[in-house]
Amino acid sequence: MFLVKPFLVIDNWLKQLRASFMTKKQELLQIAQNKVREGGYNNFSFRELAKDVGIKSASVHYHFPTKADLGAELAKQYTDDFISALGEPNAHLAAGKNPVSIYIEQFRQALYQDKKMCLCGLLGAESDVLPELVRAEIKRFFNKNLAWLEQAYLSINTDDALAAKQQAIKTISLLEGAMMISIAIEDNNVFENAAEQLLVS
Amino acid sequence: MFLVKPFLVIDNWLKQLRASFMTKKQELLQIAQNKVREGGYNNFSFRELAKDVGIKSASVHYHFPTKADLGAELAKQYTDDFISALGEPNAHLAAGKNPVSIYIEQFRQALYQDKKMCLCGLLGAESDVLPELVRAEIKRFFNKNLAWLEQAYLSINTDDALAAKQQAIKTISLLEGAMMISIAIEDNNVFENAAEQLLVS
DNA sequence: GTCTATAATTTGATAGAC
DNA sequence: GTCTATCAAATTATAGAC
Repeated sequence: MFLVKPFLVIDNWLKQLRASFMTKKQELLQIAQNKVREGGYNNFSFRELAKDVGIKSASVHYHFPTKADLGAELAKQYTDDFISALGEPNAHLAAGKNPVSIYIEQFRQALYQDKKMCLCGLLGAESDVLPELVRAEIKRFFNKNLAWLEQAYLSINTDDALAAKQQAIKTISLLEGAMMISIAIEDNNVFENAAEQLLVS
Repeated sequence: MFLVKPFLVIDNWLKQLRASFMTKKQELLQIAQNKVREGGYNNFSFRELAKDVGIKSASVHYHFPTKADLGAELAKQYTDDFISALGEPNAHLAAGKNPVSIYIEQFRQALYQDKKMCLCGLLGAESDVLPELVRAEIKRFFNKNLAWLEQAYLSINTDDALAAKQQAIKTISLLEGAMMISIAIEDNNVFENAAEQLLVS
């Protein structure tokens, strides 16, 4: 039996490992994140999530009253984690590292490790049809990112606040776009190529 | 009655005008395009489309056997129209115009006139969960666009084929990303700012 | 927190008449 | 080409028991 379905065994083992470190709510958010990053807001249902963590869909509503609530918490957590993982631009500079490289690396990991789109990138594109709660969190993601990059460029490049703002816009736009196209044509060279150009200019 | 519901009157007038110039199939594709560009592949149903053009959903299946068929034709038509509207890079150059400016203008119109995301940008981001037929068309969109831009940069800038390829990647990535973020944070200045930086470098 | 049961709606798709 | 009628499945959400 062990030799017949090894993948299932490993899968269950991973599932149990995850379960032992996360609350049910966190598990639900984790699974939802993967699904949304693959196919957008409509690419998950309460029933699917429930099945994946081993409960019933009615129980999911205990943790998240509506789908909009789940979506908003999803985007909020993604934003907080993303910004938190970036650290402080000045700290990187003090450690002799280019904060822009750090920023690029964050995107690279999302694309290579998770092999998925940026959650807020995908949701941002379909912003028009999302519940207001979710849309607000997406906006926060981009404003936070722009502020971080602006500070990064101010610290390394120039005292020109306008130029820093422009560089911030260029950097995040290029990375989100390149990520999207890399996924679309299944060629990560697009991302690498775009990233490279951010560091030479 | 005319004064009570003027919007409905205008709406019906527009609907009839459109109907007189388009086949039912074209009408369906047009409406589907708008819905997909707002919220992705799952943001339209056969019933919705049918209602909007005044037929029944069963009749939509006459024009498009499955949703995947409709999606594929949608992406194909979008790609063909987009590339066709671009014209030839060399022709623009011969007319004293920068082909890259022409390219940017195409994106600007999509964002300003339609106030919607690029169809293939949005679908590209959710590529992983799309039917194979649709995914193939999305790939074609980006490969066609990269080829156009590559030729454009070769004609104006350099004889270095590698450099032209890099510039092409940078341009389309930046425009798609900036478009997405402009929609997400509801501020077209992001797009304008990004576009500006494509022409100064 | 999780369950059963269920409501109300929507979805993609088909069969067959006109 | 378009219709009626219908299906099987999926969706978000709620009520109430344990």
